[in-house]
Amino acid sequence: MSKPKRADARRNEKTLLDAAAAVFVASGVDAPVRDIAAKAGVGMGTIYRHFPTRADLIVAVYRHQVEACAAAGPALLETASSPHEALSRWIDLFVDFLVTKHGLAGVLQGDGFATLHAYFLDRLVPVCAQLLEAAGLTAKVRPLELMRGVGNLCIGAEDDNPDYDARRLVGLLIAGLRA
Amino acid sequence: MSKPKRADARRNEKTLLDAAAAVFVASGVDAPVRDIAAKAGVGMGTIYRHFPTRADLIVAVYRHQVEACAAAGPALLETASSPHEALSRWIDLFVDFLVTKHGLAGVLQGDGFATLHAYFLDRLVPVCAQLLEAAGLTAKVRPLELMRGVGNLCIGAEDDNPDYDARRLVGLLIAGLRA
DNA sequence: AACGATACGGAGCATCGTTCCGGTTAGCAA
DNA sequence: TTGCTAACCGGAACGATGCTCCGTATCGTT
Repeated sequence: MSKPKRADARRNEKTLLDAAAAVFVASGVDAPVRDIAAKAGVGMGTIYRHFPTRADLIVAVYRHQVEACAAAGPALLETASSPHEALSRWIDLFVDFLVTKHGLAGVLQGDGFATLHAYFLDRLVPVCAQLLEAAGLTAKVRPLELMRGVGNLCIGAEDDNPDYDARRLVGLLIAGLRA
Repeated sequence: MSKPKRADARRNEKTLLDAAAAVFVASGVDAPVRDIAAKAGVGMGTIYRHFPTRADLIVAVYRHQVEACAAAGPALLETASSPHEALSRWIDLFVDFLVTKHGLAGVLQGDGFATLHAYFLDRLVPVCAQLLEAAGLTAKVRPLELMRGVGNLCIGAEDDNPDYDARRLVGLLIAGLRA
């Protein structure tokens, strides 16, 4: 179906992905597109041809980790001691993912809303739904709502920020889910 | 101490405040500064002389409401049936404030971090601390942490958005505070 | 080797926040 | 009333950023 790309195109795509990952770690996901292009040693046009929008680039960079998180849901449901435990552990995984990427949470409901949500959430919400179902908590929150709430709580949590521990707050939120 | 301003300056300041309030309601707090200047019928220079930074303008526009919220804390502690109740009610007030201003919550931890935090949080955190103290919850969260968490949960809550009810999530967070 | 399809680079456009400065005016003193 | 000056005003201009466009270079096939 998909036409095979030219060799230089394939090479550049990988180069860009690597450069983007590096820049995201160094300067956060808000890093100027120009910086990424420079780091990769390519022009602006190249970056936008491969990733039509900043959101597409972010999605591509983190796709693997999102997949892993999605896959962990059903797995936890099997191995954890209870559905509640599974949900709690899964949320922890999600929080870890967000907190370790500078500003990823912040960008998750900013402008790139459309594409980022379309992927991140569409991929993870069903998993969340399954876990909530198993825990019998569907009446308390809708899956999307919970995901967005957790995502929001992770904003500004720079992992080493002593003034704001997103994990603790998310823990309280989950705790509130059982009252 | 402060020198009396010129008549035109005082007039423009009020004009700007009104225009800003109107534009914020219509287009959210992220509205371009140019729009506000245009609405007020003044130039860019004027706006920046009165309010050195966008954050200063926002603070000025919402100062009254923040003061009211701060004042409500001690009052609730007197009238509510319990310290927990007082805390819960006060948080509701704070959430209402944020949710009814398009995007205010979102801007509260973006870039204007410095000035906005310096005012909004410095003003409200002590009140929150007092309420937490009265409720005996100081071991569960630090006041600043709770405020930021609640603020974050309000991001993207457009008051009429059926997919995201910030009030419910904040409710769960507070509920989790008693487990 | 030649040629058409595809990709590349980076100048260019539009939008924002913010700064700067020449022209204007309020408020006061003579 | 008339000047004078400090304070104020307007908006052009600057730097940063996201994104588009198109002439040029390169690939892969004939």
